Amino acid sequence: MIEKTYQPAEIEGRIAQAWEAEGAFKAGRPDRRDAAPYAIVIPPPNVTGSLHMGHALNNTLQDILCRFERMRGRDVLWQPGTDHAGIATQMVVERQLMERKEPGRRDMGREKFLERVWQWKAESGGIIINQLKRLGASCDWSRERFTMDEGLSRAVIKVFVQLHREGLIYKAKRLVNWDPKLLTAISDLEVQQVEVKGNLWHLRYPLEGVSFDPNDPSTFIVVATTRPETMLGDTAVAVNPEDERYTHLVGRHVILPLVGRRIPIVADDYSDPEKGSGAVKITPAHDFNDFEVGRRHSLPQISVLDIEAKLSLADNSAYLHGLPEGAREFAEELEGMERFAARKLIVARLEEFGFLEKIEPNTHMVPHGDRSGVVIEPFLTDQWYVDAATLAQPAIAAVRNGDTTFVPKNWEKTYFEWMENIQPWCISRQLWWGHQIPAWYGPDGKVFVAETEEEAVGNALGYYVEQEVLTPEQAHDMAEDPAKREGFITRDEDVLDTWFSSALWPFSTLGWPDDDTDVKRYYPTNVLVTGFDIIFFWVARMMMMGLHFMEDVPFPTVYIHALVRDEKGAKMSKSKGNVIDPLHLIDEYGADALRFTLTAMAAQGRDIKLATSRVEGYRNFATKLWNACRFAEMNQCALPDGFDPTAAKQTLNRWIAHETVRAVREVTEAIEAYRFNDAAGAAYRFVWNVYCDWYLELAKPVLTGEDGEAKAETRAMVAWARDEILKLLHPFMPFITEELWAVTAKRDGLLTLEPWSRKAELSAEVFASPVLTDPMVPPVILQPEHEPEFSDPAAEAEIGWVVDLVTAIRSVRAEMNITPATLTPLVLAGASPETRERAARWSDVIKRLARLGEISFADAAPQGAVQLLVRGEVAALPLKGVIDLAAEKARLDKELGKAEADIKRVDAKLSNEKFVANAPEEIVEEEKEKREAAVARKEKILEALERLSNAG
RNA sequence: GGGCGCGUAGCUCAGCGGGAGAGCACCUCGUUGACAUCGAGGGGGUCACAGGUUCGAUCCCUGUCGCGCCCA
Repeated sequence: MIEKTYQPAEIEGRIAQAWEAEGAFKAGRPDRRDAAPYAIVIPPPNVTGSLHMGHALNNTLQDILCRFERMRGRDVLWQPGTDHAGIATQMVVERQLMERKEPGRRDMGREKFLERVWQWKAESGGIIINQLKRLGASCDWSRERFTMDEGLSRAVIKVFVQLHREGLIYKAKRLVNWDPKLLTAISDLEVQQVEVKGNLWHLRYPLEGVSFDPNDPSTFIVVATTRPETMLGDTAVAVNPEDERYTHLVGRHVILPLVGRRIPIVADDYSDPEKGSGAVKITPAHDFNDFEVGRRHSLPQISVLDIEAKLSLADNSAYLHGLPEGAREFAEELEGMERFAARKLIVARLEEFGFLEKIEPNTHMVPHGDRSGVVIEPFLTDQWYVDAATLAQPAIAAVRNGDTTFVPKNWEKTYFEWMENIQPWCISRQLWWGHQIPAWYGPDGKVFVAETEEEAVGNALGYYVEQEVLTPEQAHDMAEDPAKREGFITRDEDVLDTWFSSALWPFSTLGWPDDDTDVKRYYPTNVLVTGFDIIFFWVARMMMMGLHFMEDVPFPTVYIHALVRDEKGAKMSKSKGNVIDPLHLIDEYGADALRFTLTAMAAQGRDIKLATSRVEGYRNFATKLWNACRFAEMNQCALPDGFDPTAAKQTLNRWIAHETVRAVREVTEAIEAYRFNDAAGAAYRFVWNVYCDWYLELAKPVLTGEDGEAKAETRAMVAWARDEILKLLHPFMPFITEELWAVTAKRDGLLTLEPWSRKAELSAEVFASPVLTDPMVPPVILQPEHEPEFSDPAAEAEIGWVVDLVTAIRSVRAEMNITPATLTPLVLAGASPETRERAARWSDVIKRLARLGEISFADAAPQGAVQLLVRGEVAALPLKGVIDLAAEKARLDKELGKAEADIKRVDAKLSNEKFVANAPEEIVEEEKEKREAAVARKEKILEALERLSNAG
C-alpha cells in the first residue's frame, strides 16, 4: 500500500539501506561479468569537507550517468573516496589540539601528531561520504579509497621515484608562493587574489655619481612600488627600452636609499611606461615578475625575509654583501621586524631623508592564502618540482587529437591556455600530513631517492664508502642499525602536494601498482564530471599522470558542469553568508527534489543561479508522481504477465504507449548527450502534462466504469506506463522511484537494477573500449538491432483532437465566466464521419472534462452560439441568453484579426520571389500550408460572425 | 590589459536561422473521491542597443552599453 502522503524523510534512509543490503552498486557483480564496464572516478572531495552545492550538482550528474548505465546493463564502477587535504587536515587537527588545550603539533612531535591525525580521520573524517549517501550517490562504497591508503601511498612513491629517475622531478631554488602563517609553500591554485586598497609609493633612488638633491629631479630616478619594504632586496631598477625619458640612464647605477647598495638601471620590457613613474624597482627574490627580470639581466637574488615573513638581515650575507660601513647597524635595527611594521618604518625613514616623492592611493590585487587568509609571500626556497611542461605535451596532444573531449567543447580552450603556459609544479610542502618525500640526504647534502628507506640507505652508504667518507665497517653498522646512521643520513622532512596523489586517482584507486586486474577492466574510465574551476586541479594532472604511467588518457570525456551560485548570481561563500546548504534542502524537500532541480537547471555552458522556489516546485512534482501511483493503486491497476503495450486495442492506451516510447527516447538521447536539463525537462513534461493531466484523466471513465476488456486493458496500461515512468525517473529521483517500485507491485528485484527500457545502441565508444580487445575479458553481449519503435499517429491524432476540444471549450467557458456548475450543450457542426465517431467514443470524457451537457450534431452552428475552431471544424456552444453577444463578437473579431495577420505575413513571404527561390522547399511548403490553414480559419470565423449577427 | 561567458515574461532559467517556452510569482474560477505539495483558465516579452549578412535574425557577424567569471 502506498502511504497517503509523500514524506521523503521517511523513505530515503530505508531505501538507501535496501540498496546497501543488496550490494546493488557493487562493481563486478557476478551477474554483470559479461557486461561492458562503465567507470567513473569521483573527483575526490577533501576529507575535511562537507557537502556543498557544487558537490551536490557534481555528484547528482555522476549518479545520473551511473544509474542510467547500470540500468542499461553495464557493469558500473563509480569509485568513491576522499583526498587527504594536507594543509586543511593538519589545520583541523591543530585547531582541535588547541581547543582541547593539548600540546601543539611541534611539542608532540611528528610521529605523535600523525597518530592524532589518523585518529581524527577515523572518528570524524569523511563526513562528506555519508552526505553523499544522503544525496543518493550510487558509488561502490565497498571500494572507498583514501589518498593516504597504503596502496595509494605505494603508487605515489613509485611515481615519484620513477619521475625522478626520468629527470621529470627535480629539486630547485625558485620563487614559490609561501604562506608565512602555515610555513609552507602552496600552489598557485591555493592562492586567491584579493582586491586591496593600498598605495603606490613613489621613491627617489639617487643616481650614482651625483649629489642627491630632493629638489633636483636630475639627481635621482623615481620608482613606484606597492611594497616599499622589499626595497631592501632590490638589485636593479628597470625602465622600458622604448621610454625616452630614461634611455640616457640605462647602464648607469643608483645607490639604494637607506641601504647603500649600488644597483644598475636596466632596460626591460617588463617596465610599463604608463604605470607609475615608468621605472620600477626590481626585487628578484620577492616578486615573480622581478624574478624573471632578474634572470634576464643576471641580477643577484637577495631575500630579506625569513619563513615567517620577518626581516632577516643581520646574518644575511647576500644582503650585506658589498654594503658600505654602517649597513650592519641598520640591518640589526630592522632584524626580526614583521613585514608590515617594517614597511611603516622604512617609509618613514625614506620620507625623513627626502626619498619619498609621493604616496598615491592604489587599489590592486594582493595574493592571499585561501586557507590561512594571510598575505602570501613570494619566497626563494629549495623545493621539489615536477617538470610539468614536459608532461603536459602528451596531455595537450591527447585533447588536440580527440582522445579526450571536453563537453562543452569551449573548455578545451581554457585547458590549452593553461597547459601551454604551465609552470614547473612545486610539489613539496612543509607539512607533516601527507606522503613524505622518499628522498634521503647524506652529510654533504647529496640526495638519494628510492622507494624504500632500505634501498636509499644502501645506495647512500655504498656511495660514501666509495667516496671514502665511511669505512665499509661503518657502513655495515649503519645499514644494520637505524640509530647508528642518525645524523648521517636523514630523510627529507617534506611531504607531497595533495594533488600529486589525486593525479594518480584514476588508476591508483584501481589497485595500481599492486594489482592490475581492475586497471585492465576499468581503465580508462568513461568520463570525468567536474566543475571548470577544477580543470587545473584534477583534469590536467590526471591527464598528465595517466598518459605517462598508463600510456592512455584517464577518460575519453570530460564533462564540465556549471557553478552553483546564489539566486542573484554571486558565488556562494561563507564570508558572504549566501551559502545554501544542500543538506537543509534535502531535509526540507527531499534529496530527489534537490537532485531534480539541479539537473533541470544544469544546462551546458551556463551557471546555475539557484532559487529555493525551484526546489519546492520539483518537490511538488515528486508529490504528483506519488499521487498518480496512488491513483493507479486505488483503481487496481496491475501489470499482467506478458502484457504487450504495442498490442493494445484501445486508442487511448495506444496513445499513451506511443507517448511513453517517445518520452523514453527523448530522455535517453538527452542523457547520452549530457544534456541533463533536456532529459529532466522531457521526463517532467511527460509525467505531469501527458500521463497525469491527460492519460489518467481520460482513463477515469473506463476505470470507474463497467468491468470488461477495455477496463482490463486500461488497468494494465496504467500500470505499464507507471512502471516505465518509475524507470525513466530513477536516475534523477532514485529514492521515490525505488520506494514506489517496491510498493506498487510485487517485484523480483530493486528498481535500480531493472533494465532501462531503451537499450544502449551500439556506440563507437563501446567498440573502441580496450576492454573489447582484451582476450581476458569476455566480449560484451551486444543488444540485437532493436525493432522500429512503437508509434501510432492515428491514436495521436484522435487523442489530440479530444485534448484540443476540451481545452478550447474550457478556455472559452472561462472567458465567458460560465460557472463550472453550468453544463453547456455542445453542437459539432458539419462534423466529418471521423469526428462523429470520435465524439461518440469520447463523449463521457469530454462531457466531464469540459463540463458539457448533451453533445449533438448539426450541419451548421446554431444561431447565437459560441463557435470554436477545433482542428478545422466548428464546435459550437449554444449559449443563447447565457453569453454576451457583444463580448463574443469582440472575441471573434480578435480571432479574425489574428488569422488575417497570419495570412498577411505568409503572403508577404510567398510573394517574395527570393523567398520562394532561396528558401528550402519544405519551408515554402510549410508556409503554404500555414496560409491554407489561416484562410480556412478566417472563413470559419467569418461564418461564425455572420451567424452571430443574425442572432442579434 | 588578455581570455571566457551572459543580458529572453515580475523572478530563476530553457530555446537558438522560418513569428518565443518552462518553473515560481501574479489575476480569475474551482471541496466532480490520486493529488490544495492540487485542478481549470488568464494576463504578461520591439528576446539589452545599433549596424551588417540573409529571401528571412531572438538565434550568425561587427560594434556599443551593462553584468559576471578566470588569468595577468
